[in-house]
Amino acid sequence: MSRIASVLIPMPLPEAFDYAEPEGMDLAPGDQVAVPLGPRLIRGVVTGIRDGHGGNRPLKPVAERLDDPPLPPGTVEFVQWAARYAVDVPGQPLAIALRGARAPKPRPQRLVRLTGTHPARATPARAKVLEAAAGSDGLSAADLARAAGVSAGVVKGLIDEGVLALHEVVAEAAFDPPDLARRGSDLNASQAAAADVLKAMATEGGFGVALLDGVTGSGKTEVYLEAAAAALAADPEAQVLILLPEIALTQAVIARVGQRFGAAPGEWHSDVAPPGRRRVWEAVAAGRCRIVVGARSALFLPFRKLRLIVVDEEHDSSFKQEEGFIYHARDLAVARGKIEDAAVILASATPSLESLRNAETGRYRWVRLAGRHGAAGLPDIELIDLRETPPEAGRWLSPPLIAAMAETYARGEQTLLFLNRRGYAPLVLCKACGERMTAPDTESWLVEHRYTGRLVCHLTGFSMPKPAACPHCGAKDSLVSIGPGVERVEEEARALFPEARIAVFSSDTVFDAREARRLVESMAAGDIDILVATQAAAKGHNFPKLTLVGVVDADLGLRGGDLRAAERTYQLLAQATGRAGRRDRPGRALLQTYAPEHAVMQALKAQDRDAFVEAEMAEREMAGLPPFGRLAAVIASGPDAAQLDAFCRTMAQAAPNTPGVEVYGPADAPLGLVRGRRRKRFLVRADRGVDLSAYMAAWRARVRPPGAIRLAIDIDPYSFL
DNA sequence: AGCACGCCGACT
DNA sequence: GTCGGCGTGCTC
Repeated sequence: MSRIASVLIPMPLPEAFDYAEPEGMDLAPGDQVAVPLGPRLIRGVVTGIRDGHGGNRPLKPVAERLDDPPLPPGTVEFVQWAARYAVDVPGQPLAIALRGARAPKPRPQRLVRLTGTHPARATPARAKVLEAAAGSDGLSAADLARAAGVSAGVVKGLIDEGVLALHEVVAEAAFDPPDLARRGSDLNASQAAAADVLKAMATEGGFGVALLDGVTGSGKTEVYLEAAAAALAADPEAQVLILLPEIALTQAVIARVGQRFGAAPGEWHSDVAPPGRRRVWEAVAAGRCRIVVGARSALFLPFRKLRLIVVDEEHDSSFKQEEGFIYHARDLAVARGKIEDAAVILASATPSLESLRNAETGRYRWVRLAGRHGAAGLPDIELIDLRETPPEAGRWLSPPLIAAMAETYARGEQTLLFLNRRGYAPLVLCKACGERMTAPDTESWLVEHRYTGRLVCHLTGFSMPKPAACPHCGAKDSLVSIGPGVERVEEEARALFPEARIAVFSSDTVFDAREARRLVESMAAGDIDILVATQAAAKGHNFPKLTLVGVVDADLGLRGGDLRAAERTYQLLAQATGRAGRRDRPGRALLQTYAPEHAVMQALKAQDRDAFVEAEMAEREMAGLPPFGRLAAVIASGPDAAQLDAFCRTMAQAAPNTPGVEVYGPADAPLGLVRGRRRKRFLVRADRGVDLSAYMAAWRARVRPPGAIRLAIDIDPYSFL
């Protein structure tokens, strides 16, 4: 009986394709194969085997079974689950899961070794080389020359003569096993109690989710590392995944994980070059790499025996992938945990309302940490009412904040000025004609960057030199910069404190992990007096001399007015103000606001998270919004406005009628024009308990968008642009 | 994602 | 008259 293999291909195809299994290939689900697709061969993964033959349609045969590790069953199942959840084709998540497998192999090293033959002519230099080579187990030619203290020519001569031979070695990534005999940090009573609960979850086996909830500085990391240690100790094959939102934090935590287990964890984030990814991917698939610290896509690695997933800073919106395959890593982590029968720990000082709700209703174990760990009390938080004490015209720092900075500086302590806005000014307009500078074919404003002298679109990446004259009316020197970004606040701080050492921390000044570490170290060492930072620096670092945090524009996040504006602002500012005062020094945080009476500002000032959460939950419940209901968005985009409008009308007609589901739209998306494509949005609200993915898939199946129109479905949207 | 097929502008 | 622009559609 011949067999048919279903092969999933990492491309936007609607389903797995069937191929004939050649005699004797003996395929199994998870195998990586090469299959013909149109004129070329392509990598795919076998998802199923069944008896049969092509029937009326002759099937092409699988070309080859690849010599790469198969995807474990849990990974294949997760990929398929994720596609269904996100209402996307399975090839999309598969492409993420195979990214490490498709990366180029690490380049083999060419090492020299002795062949055993003796040189025809012995010289002192040659003797030194032979001695060095005998005492090593493989060096590159350059390293051997250096070790022997001779020139490279001597080594080359010996190679040419056949005394030394070159051989290629692919360095296998070490991924030393964790040293489980190591003791963790000393835990206080609250941490120890939390650790006991989590250790039990992580070792008992079986799926379960815990919300590890504790203020900044309460020592969450130590606690979840104990749970990780317990999981690794309970089973010699167990693997642990720690998901983190950003590289700035990743570096700090990677070091801590390395210290805790005496072995560097596998790293998986955008700074890891493709060959490094390949090594991690293969080591994870082989079970050699037992601890992975990574960004959201690490969730798609081929774990053999995943026992614990930690999502640190679980509320962080960077876990939401907004482009391509749209997913939220926190939600998918829970799903993967369920598939793998693993424990999941969601950790945060300011948990998402979704997770808090799940904890309140008992779906998640709610594990709370008390107080700050071995540290001073929480910072003193004050609101600065900008209506009463405004900055000077064209300035952004108010007199009370400047006074506090001066005091802090005089005491030799550090200030963090927080403004979640990159660049110099968010808007450039012509004072002659009123023209706002935007990217071509895009509605979003161009942001002025003074370091580079360019205007940059943060949405599309477009940039251009700042023109001397208005491109619209031609007026010279008429372009004015409106509003502040971190660069402009830095300029103002320099003018106020010319002697102070001032630095900017944003993704423009800190573009890789090394640079981030350098800046964090010099801040920790006290070499910086004033740090002006975006959210890139809002979290995860301990700066002992940082005693003042000034939030330049506390209202910034509230202006968008979307569903999560208040929640996000609370989380971000609680994180930012939590930076002030650790160790023995009391901290102070000043929030500049035009709306001091706003519930978010009042909650921050009172440091009363529960009151904020309660008020916000009540509002969401009234409106049936998350976490009491669910949302999905559809973005339709196309080059032709009339065609797009017509399609959106038929799409609206096609929306299935289902109790508990309401469809709103189509409306122009807030950014109605991006890269020359018009964009329209639908918003779907559903009661909890409605299978929203199924609803969206059914709707999607009822329409056939013309080729030029693209549909993106976003389950549980975070961005409303 | 590629790659091919298919209808409208500037060239030897 | 053609070479070629990339819009549209298909790949088991």
